[in-house]
Amino acid sequence: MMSKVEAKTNPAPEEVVEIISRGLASEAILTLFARCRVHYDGRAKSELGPGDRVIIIKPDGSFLIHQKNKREPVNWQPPGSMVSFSLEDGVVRLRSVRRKPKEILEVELIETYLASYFLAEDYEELALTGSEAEMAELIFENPRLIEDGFKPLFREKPIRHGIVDILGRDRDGNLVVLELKRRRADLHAVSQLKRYVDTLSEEHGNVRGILVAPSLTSGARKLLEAEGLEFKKVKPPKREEKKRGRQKTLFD
Amino acid sequence: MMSKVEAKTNPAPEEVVEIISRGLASEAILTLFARCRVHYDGRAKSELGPGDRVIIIKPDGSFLIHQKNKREPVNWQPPGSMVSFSLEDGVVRLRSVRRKPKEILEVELIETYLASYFLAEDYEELALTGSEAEMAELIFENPRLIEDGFKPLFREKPIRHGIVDILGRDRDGNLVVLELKRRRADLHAVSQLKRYVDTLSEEHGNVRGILVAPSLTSGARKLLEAEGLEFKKVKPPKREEKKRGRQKTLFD
DNA sequence: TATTTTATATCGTGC
DNA sequence: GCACGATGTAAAATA
Repeated sequence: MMSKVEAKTNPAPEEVVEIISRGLASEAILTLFARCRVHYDGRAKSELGPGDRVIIIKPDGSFLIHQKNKREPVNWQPPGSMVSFSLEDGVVRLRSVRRKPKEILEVELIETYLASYFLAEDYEELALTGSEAEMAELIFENPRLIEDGFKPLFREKPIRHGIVDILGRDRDGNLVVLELKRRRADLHAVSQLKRYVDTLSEEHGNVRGILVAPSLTSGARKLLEAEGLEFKKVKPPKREEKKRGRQKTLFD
Repeated sequence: MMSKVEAKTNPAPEEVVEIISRGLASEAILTLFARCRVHYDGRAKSELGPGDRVIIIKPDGSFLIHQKNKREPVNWQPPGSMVSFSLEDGVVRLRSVRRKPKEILEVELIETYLASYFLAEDYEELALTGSEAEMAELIFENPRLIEDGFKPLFREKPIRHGIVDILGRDRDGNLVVLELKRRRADLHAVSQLKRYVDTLSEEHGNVRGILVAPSLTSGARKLLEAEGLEFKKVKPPKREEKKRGRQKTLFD
């Protein structure tokens, strides 16, 4: 039986290949510390010269190459990519291919400082609160947060050019479009709202547009006023009872 | 002198703390394989129950918690965050704090399968080609790609509501706004272009708007036509001589 | 599969 | 620090 974790420091190329091979076969998370070169070609194309990086290959095909700074991997491949490897003249090469769009990632391991795998067991999903979806729920529960007499009618309503967050009517029966943003709203948010209002105005008279967000950028406020649109300050709620990620059980 | 890499499998809590301590002190990349719980509160709020994850803490404060699937970390903290740790009753806790916006990430290590650090040396930056910036260069070099007689005048030109990618004139002297997209353009891109055209139309007559991209979504094409805007097919070039990331040298 | 939109988006640039 | 827009954005929801 395989152990849950295996790690070899300063492994020989043959040992690197051995650990990669066992890790891939067993649906483990592979982690390498290595000096390497990276070549990528696909939607764009990049080269990365020799340096020390952390390489992670997940059982779903996700492939991450991390430098010592930043939250983002310097190179990567998304889930569903197919990984392979080779050992020639003492050099280990990793190759990950994504089918559509066609993208290839190649890593040349110059020197490997650590090769490891981790048979991770994880049945929990993230339970997150404070999302835009929860803002929408809040407004449906308490429409007065927008204004007295506001009646929400549709959520995620497709119209000709796009999908409206919330569509409703005000106390005078006017159609009202709400565009929700969980964070400070910018010019893009205003343009989006205007697109919805313009589209609906073609078939309905006097359509109001309200941007619902915790705050506005200076430019967004200017454009909003210039376009005759409105703003209502609402913060995304952090619920006590978090929306739970679906919990997988042994009986799934 | 510290070694470049250190890794201990199934370490005792005291050994975990020892490695974390040395790793943080030496600007190393810390990597843990552990069964853990995670709590996050900041722009949003989340809980993650017990499970096996890969935890990476970088010298710039970036903090990543990866499950066995997906390209994205399930929880994280961006660069600049401050990390601390504690050992109480045999339980190791990690805490990362971001100042603005105020965000706190806490990890409770239930069981640690591997604790490691990696003194990564890396002086290379990614050299990437095929970006929108290179599309813009291409158009300035060869304006006929847009149309005969097109004269590009400004790049990244601030106007009242936003920043135009390329502003120029056609052979008849009409103002022309180009909005560039390196990939298939969507509704959002059309709205952006329309905002620029609307803004400039207030002060200039007959402003043309051209969306420049390798392709359009069906919805984008419909909206573009409805708004009287134009499309020109251009793919981002992959240059032979890549734009090189600034190379740091010993003499920087 | 294609489209649309959100995101604890992150990141870079300019003011 | 804020504002603005790109990203090999990724991921989710939907048709």
